[in-house]
Amino acid sequence: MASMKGSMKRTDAVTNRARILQAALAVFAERGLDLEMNEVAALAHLGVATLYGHFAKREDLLRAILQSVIEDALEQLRAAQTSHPDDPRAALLALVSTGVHVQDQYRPLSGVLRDLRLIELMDPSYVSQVRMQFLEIPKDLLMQGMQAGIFRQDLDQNMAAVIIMGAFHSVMDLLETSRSLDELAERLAHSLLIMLTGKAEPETSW
Amino acid sequence: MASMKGSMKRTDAVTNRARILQAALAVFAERGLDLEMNEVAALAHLGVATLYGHFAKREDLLRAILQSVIEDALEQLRAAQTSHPDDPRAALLALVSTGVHVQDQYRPLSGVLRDLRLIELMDPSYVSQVRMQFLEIPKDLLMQGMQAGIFRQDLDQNMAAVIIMGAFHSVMDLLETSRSLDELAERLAHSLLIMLTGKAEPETSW
Amino acid sequence: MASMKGSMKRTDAVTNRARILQAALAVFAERGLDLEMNEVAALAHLGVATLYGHFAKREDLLRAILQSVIEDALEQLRAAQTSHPDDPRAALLALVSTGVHVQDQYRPLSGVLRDLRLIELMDPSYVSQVRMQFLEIPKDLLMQGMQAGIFRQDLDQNMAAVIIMGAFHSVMDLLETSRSLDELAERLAHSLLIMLTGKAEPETSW
Amino acid sequence: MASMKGSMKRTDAVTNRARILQAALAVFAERGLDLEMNEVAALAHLGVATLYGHFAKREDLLRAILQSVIEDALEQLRAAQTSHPDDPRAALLALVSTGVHVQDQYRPLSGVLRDLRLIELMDPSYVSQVRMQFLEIPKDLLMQGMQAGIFRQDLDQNMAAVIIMGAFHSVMDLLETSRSLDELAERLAHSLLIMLTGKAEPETSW
DNA sequence: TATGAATGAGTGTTCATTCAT
DNA sequence: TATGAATGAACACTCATTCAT
Repeated sequence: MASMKGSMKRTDAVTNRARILQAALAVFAERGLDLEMNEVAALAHLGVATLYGHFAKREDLLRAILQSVIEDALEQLRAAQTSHPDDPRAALLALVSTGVHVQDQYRPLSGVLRDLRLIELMDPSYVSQVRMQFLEIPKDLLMQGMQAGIFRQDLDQNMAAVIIMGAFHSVMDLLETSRSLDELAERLAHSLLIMLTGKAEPETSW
Repeated sequence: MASMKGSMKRTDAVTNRARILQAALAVFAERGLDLEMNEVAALAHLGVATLYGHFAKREDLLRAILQSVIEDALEQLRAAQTSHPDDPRAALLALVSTGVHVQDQYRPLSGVLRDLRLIELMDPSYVSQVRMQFLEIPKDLLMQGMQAGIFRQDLDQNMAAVIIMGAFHSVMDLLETSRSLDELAERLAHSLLIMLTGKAEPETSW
Repeated sequence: MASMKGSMKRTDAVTNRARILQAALAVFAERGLDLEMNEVAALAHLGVATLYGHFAKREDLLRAILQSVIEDALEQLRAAQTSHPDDPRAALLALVSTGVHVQDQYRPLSGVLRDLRLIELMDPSYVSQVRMQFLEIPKDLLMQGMQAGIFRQDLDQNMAAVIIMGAFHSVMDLLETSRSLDELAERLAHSLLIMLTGKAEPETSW
Repeated sequence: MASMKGSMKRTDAVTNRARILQAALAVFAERGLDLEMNEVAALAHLGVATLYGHFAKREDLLRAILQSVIEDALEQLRAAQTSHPDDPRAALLALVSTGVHVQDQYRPLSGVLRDLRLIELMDPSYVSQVRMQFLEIPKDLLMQGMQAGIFRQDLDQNMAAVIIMGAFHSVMDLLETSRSLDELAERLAHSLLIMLTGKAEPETSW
């Protein structure tokens, strides 16, 4: 065991911090806020104390993970939303696809963002700000689509945004009924499109 | 100390089981699967060992709570959905209102239903069956509405159901922007109605 | 191991609390403030968690021990000091003997009372109050002896008290040179008597 | 970071050893035997590993500190005691003043010299030898004073020495009642003088 | 049956010590 | 040689579970 580790020792501290975060992310993806330091350390092939060299308290690591997850999720979603500035339909498709993948990647995230323990970790105002940032993404999309005359004009953007984001969460329940995440996303996007445009969409093949 | 409690002791085991479940439910509503036996016992004004008289393992209590929560949630939602058999619009309004209240009442539920620990507690097939049962409710509503010609005909019922259920979860993010849960529900119902019917709805006062 | 303990299990909580304190006292007598919970538990033949049932934090146990030690020490010394109300010489002898035995019994005490960690445990005002209570004992003795005309009249009672108490601490260095604690005490008492009375004392046999 | 320190690096190992000891002394003055290597290193503006270059084990550093403290204390006390070879009164005053200052400077010392952990660090014979060396100092003073006919003739030198040394330790309890360490020392010296000479001393101004 | 004290396995955290640079 | 990141053994503390009453 010592020899196994010996070969990859004394990697740069920066590298190790990344390793820790990467491992922590993997554990978080399974355990959420119940993540254990031991498990992270083991997964990172590092001693426990090494974790504490980078994150003084378990809570600090949790905070770091959460920020990382949140930032990554926001970025992915924003990128998708802005990927087709002139085509709201395509943008929605991209957003939904990304939303579903983010949901799959960070399964506990949507629950954690509503967990009471979160406000013991993060500033409450930060939490609600984050929630709003998530909502802003579909809202921006809606705004563009409505201005472009593609989405119906009588949408309550806040509610529509909530409906879109909520769908990412719940649609995972149908994963078993689809061949893949991507097919699921496509079906969801299609349905959302119908509901947002108010018109029938060109048929696809399911 | 025994005398103090004596008055309310020797109540039927049935009563105590109910007391335990009631207390456990309250704790579950705050802590979710992280509920502690001590806390439940304290809230039930019972000794810890008494809990173990009724539930041999913590997991058994968790299972019982989950079943209770799930059954209650399903019943509430079903009751709402069937409350207006001839008026899909009213039924949707009732469903959304109930959905939002259930979400508020059992906050951790939607996260828990996607928690990996759940399959260590319950039969995996039971879990996916439960998810389907939840989805059946809006699906039934959709079916009725579509047959009645009120909802648009081109809806993918599964997807629309997922969209509705997901909205219950996400809409809580907007609680701060509403005066009350009920107003929130109304706004959400209105938006869903627009999207499901494909037509503008008669204006309400916001 | 289970059977060994089984016979003496379920002793009353009161008994166990006493057992814990007794064990903790023994450990304190060796390790002072560095006492370890494991060691106390082992010595008390109890599980660690049992300790925490009686003392929520290690610091609480430390506080309890300190109070117990201090009270006991004060009581022993006071009892000695008041044991011969009409004979200051005999009272001094008793006080010195007791002082030396207390010193031996609670070796770390005199160091602990000057340890900076103490003020993280106890109210600083309590600590200085305790110090004064210790000094009051020889001071009372001095007062009586001076009023009785047996001790010299030009003593600074505070300083003389400090000198007496300090001697208890330092005289342990001479333990190797004496046959017993009692002989040591006698020799010390004799010397103090000479110095406090200003006269030669009737010879004893060394 | 290396460049910042670079200016004062590559100083002789001798210099660094001194830096470490100086820092360790400061930490010892606050924490006694509980001193932490990290804290010493930080105070010395050196890396931890550098400490281990000079002291292979924490215990070695502790030993070095103890020796240093003990030597320094002994030297200071001896210097005071021999400062007035022809005037035992003045010598006592000097000794007391120094004793009190040493006590203040190395607060944990008197406790440490009676700590059981000490014999895990030092040769037990060394420890008792040290204790005797401390006692020799007031003993020498007493001998001179008795030979000079200034101190009373019926003193047990060992006991008187113990009384003097013990007073240094205990008198710190009265620090709050004095304006300064020096005033405290003067008052103590006065009292000791009275008791050792058997006569009243010329009044001083308190 | 009901109880709460007792328990040990486990979890977070610290610290002396090592090691690659 | 000097360094600070890395480490595991050790320690405080928690919690599901048991047991004597």
